[in-house]
Amino acid sequence: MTLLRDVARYAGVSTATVSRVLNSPEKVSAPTRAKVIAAISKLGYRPNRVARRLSGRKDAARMISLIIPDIQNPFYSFVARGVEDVANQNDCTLILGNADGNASKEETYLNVVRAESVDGIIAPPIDQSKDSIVVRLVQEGIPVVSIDGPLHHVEVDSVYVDNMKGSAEAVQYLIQLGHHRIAILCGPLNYLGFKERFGGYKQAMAANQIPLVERYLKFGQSSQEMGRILAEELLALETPPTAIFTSDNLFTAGAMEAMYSLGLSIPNDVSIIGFDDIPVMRSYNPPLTAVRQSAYNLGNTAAELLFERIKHPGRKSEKIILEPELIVRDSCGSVPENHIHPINRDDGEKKRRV
Amino acid sequence: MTLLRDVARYAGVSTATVSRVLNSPEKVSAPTRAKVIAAISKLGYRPNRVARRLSGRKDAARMISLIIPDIQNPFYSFVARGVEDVANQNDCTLILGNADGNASKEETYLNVVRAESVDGIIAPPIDQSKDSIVVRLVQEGIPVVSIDGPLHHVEVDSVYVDNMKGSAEAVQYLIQLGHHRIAILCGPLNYLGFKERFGGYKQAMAANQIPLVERYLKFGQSSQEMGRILAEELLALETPPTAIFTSDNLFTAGAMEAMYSLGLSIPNDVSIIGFDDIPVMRSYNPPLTAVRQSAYNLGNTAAELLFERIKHPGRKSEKIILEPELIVRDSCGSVPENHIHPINRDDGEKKRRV
DNA sequence: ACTCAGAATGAAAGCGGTTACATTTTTTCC
DNA sequence: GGAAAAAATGTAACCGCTTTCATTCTGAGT
Repeated sequence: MTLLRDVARYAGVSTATVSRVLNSPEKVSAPTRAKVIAAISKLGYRPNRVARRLSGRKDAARMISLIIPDIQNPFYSFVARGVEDVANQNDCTLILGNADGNASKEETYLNVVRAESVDGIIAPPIDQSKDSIVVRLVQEGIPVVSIDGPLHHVEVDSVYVDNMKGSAEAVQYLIQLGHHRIAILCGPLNYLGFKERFGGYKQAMAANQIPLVERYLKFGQSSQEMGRILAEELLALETPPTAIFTSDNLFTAGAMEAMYSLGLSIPNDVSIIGFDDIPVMRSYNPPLTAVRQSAYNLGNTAAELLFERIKHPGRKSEKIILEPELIVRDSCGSVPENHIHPINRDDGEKKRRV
Repeated sequence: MTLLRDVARYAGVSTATVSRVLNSPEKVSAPTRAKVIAAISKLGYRPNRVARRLSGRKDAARMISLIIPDIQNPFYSFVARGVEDVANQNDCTLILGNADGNASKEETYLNVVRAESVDGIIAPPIDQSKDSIVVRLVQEGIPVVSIDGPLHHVEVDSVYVDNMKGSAEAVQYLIQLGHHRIAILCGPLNYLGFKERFGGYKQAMAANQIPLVERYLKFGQSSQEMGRILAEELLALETPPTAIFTSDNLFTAGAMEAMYSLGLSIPNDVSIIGFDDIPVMRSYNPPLTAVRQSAYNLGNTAAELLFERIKHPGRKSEKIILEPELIVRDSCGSVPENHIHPINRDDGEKKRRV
């Protein structure tokens, strides 16, 4: 490894000068600058980032961190890519942490990245309390942008999707198709995003004077497996729903699984609409109608906001709300007249996948 | 931020002593150790990782890097999670880089992480040449584990799936069902994994004396979009294939899309088998038959191998080959007698998604 | 030609830890 | 009890770079 001092020796200048051509070239005379640059390329010198970060220089850390629930969830892998691309453009490395929606794991992560003295952090506000670690970080002056929801008690940049609106639109769409028995498969309400999506559902139902039916409201940890289980429960009801709204892509996948295994045809037997449109939903049969929240965009925007803040620590914090978009494909239909659910037909035949 | 010297002052010892209780507690007498530990927890001290890394201590960097083609590809997001979990257990942060299968971008990344003096690197060998940067890193003594294929010209730990075997099995399965007109949708052959999967295809065909038909061999950059396009081309042929083998999950998704939009029924009209089983394939209609390569496992194993090497730099390098597994679901059927492809039926009716 | 401001450069002190080496304390053992 | 070995602790150098401050070099102004 060639060091800065090697370059200095080779170019016949002091280390300070080399450092200057690296950081503020205008302070070095043209001839010496040229000499140094030549030496750098001749020796293939690359500054050690660790040393750089340690030695202060507030904007040279070139490292940001992204904390997400789970990279295996396609939604977050798209967010991650959006962040990474911007980071990359800024010659910045990305530290990734999976917090599993677990506040203590998130805390651990945030402590670690603080110990890494990263330039900034992008994280969802799992813990909304006044003394959450995120809040502390902001107070310490570390640039933070919150995704997937706003953070209270403190001024912070944030970018998130209008969950309420998106899910209200989805449910409204179902209602317009004639559905009343609309079920929701929803993630845990202590997670803000899900709470809002549930809120949108309630709002649309209320706006159409459709009373909420307890047994059509299913909650559980977000996973494909759980989606399948909850959907199966729903579809096994005496009077099953005629449409299901799934609150994220994993639940959607699980519900699709359940429907196939019960031999139900979409949208003839049941309609399904999902929150969180991901590319693979075009491959479902039928292709899925879903509310799109551009995950890549979310990550991208968050990262840009973060770099803005890193460059201008004093700037006023900003909240960017991304509009969700209803992507209509083929998974929702009208309610059949005198709708009788096939799995409750007289012959009682139930198809099951073996 | 409390510093090590604050702790030292508070405990009434030197900084060296504090550092020792952190790094080699057995070298400190029990009473002082207790004092120091008390001070640490009292002051909430957390060592600065950057300083630690800079000051040498070869095993204290606690940072590894994962370079993958694209985190948006579910396969890699599972790999990433597998790596991250192990990293996390080792109190280690993970730097993520998306190289997009682009050798120069990969090189950039590798240079960056070297400049970060990470403990180790997990990366696929994009550039198989003798003087690729990966090879140089290994020669410099940086722990590297290669995933997704072996690296030549140098001794290095690696873990990868037996692509050849997996795809041969898949194709063999189709052949046993009676298929002869078997097409392959394959990623670029300069990428080792795809080359091997194509190899497996050829092997199975040859083993059954089925000649290769040029027009059933489709290649392209791996993406869902490309998968759809290539599958549409395939299915528009005069004599279309009766089965398609897709070489990764994106192609599989694209092919499913194409089949739906062409109004084809699976497996009655075409059979499809994929390489790369991911959870969402259970949600396809019909659920997909595919070769599973446990991506999470791959990441997990690679990370464990990496930490082994970090702890024992001298150990002999290891190659772990993961066995793929054929997961049979409902997307493959036998060839219809006198098979006529529906989109070439006399009535010429072609369903198209609008 | 002579000052003096301003530009260019260098010397050296950090950044926050680790560790080789020196020093002090304790233990061991005759 | 005292010398020697071992254990505990402290001092200070170092990791590789940045930056303040001092110093030297330029060139403008008179």
